[in-house]
Amino acid sequence: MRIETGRLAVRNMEIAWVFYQIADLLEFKGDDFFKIRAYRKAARAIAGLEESAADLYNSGKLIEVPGVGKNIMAKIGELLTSGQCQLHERLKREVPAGLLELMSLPGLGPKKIGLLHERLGISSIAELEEAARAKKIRELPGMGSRTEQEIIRGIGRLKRKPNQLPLGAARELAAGFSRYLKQMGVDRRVEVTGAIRRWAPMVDRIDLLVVAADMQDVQEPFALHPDLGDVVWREEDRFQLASRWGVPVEIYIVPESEYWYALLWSTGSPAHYRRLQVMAWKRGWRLNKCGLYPRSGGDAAAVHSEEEIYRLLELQYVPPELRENEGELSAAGNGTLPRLLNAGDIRGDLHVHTNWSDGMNSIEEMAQRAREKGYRYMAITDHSTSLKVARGLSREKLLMQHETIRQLNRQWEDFQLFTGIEVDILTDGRLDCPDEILAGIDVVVASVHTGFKQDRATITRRMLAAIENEHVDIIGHPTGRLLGHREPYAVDVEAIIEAAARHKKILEINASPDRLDLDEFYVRLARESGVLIAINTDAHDLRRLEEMEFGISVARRAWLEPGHVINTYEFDDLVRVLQR
DNA sequence: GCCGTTTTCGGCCCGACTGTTTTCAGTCG
Repeated sequence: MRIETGRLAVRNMEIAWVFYQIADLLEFKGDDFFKIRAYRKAARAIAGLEESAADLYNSGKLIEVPGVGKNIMAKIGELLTSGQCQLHERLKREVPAGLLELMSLPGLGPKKIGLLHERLGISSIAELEEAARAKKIRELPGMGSRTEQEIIRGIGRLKRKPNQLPLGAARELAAGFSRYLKQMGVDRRVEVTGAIRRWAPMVDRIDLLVVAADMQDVQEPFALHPDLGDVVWREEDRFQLASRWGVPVEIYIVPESEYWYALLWSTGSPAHYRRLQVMAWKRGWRLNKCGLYPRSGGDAAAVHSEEEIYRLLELQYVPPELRENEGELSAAGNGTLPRLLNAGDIRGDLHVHTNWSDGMNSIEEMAQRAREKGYRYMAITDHSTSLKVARGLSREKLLMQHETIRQLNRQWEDFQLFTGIEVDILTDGRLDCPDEILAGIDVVVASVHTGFKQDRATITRRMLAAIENEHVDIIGHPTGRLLGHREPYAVDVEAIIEAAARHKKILEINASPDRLDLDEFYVRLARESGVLIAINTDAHDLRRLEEMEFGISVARRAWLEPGHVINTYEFDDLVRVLQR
């Protein structure tokens, strides 16, 4: 059967989401480990596809995707035709709603939640909290007062966490809304603005600016969007809608003549904008979201870009990423804003995975894509032995891989692969690869993947030991945070930065929008301390090589110039830095 | 569930940590 791929087509992300949920539900039911893993693998594969799953299904190529077999293929077919999958629906019926939600609490897995449900009838977070506070949980086998305390603490953290979305998800949704508006016939200028336009790592609202004469033209199509709910409030020129993602969507409607002023205003940040208003006042203007007016009276200045507004105010143009009132307006007044790096400056990626460990694509495919992106070099850094979950490479396989890379390098004149490794910093601070092997590797990224709960002193000591190893080049995702999912491990980042400066080590900005690690604050500290940065995607498939832009945004928000970032360097200069 | 230069069945998955315990089950990455 041919699947129509129109406006209502099921998107790859939705298929992936269903498979992740099937995996969770099966896990909950204690189903076969390998089956569960197969669903997770399929979910990752679908999420990582560059083409629409529906198109691949139609052309019969879906079955060629690794991880997709006959069964998964049939379920994708079901989803594409009916929007549902029987197995998924059945599992949802069998597992009481609310139990999966409990899985988000640390320390609670299927077994314990099952026990809580069976013995205490708990099927929601509220019921769990009540039971914990009534000291009922400690009465169950295998659970004690510490479990109880941990549950109460976990629920507390969950409640304190405001509704926020990681930047990557927010950008995807916002882009979807823009496309949707255009598909719905709103053939107008639509701009994603607010915190997303400033590339803030977490956003609590999706802001869209639409040029339209009449608010009705815009509000009606949005009311039909499947992800959007009720109008939270509306004013003359804007309205806010609830979304199923927990963060509201706010839409501003402006006439064409006010577009640039509205864009400046809605981009914010509020603190930047207020400061800008004060500066405008001092220079004889009155600035608001409708225009820039001479204080002496008269019409708003007609402008055709944001740049023009800043120019009228005798300021350098301030890119959205810098508009956080962190001194950018003084710098813009003095003409001393940094020459921020941009995508065109990036010459390579120094941390990527392949199907030799837990990546989805071959070395050749990753290299080919890097070349298509115009990169000059890339380091293949698969996991080291001990990280079994990621199929870490044995010594022998690692050496084989490096031989393969050397062979591949012979075919290119304009591109070079570096041999590499993402070596685990073990719980005692040793590296998961002997020095004599590390010595022969071009790019050594050292990262923490275990012992996240160790205390601050221990983790810091581990990482310092890695920094002191002469063969280590880059410290990968230095704080281990997963935005919205996992807090950074307790590490003294200042001490890491100081040590990196002393030992001339590179710190990574991990560009994965799930991580953005180091964050911009520490990147600034690193820059102040003279520590060089590498912006790496840590890509596990071709698609995620495109996430470089998120890392670049962190660097820009931290005021970095190309000279601060080693993967903007020419090949020879980079080699010199790696060898120092 | 998927997969196959070990090919249609049998392998794929592992160690550390934690909180509860006297010998380990459950969770996590």
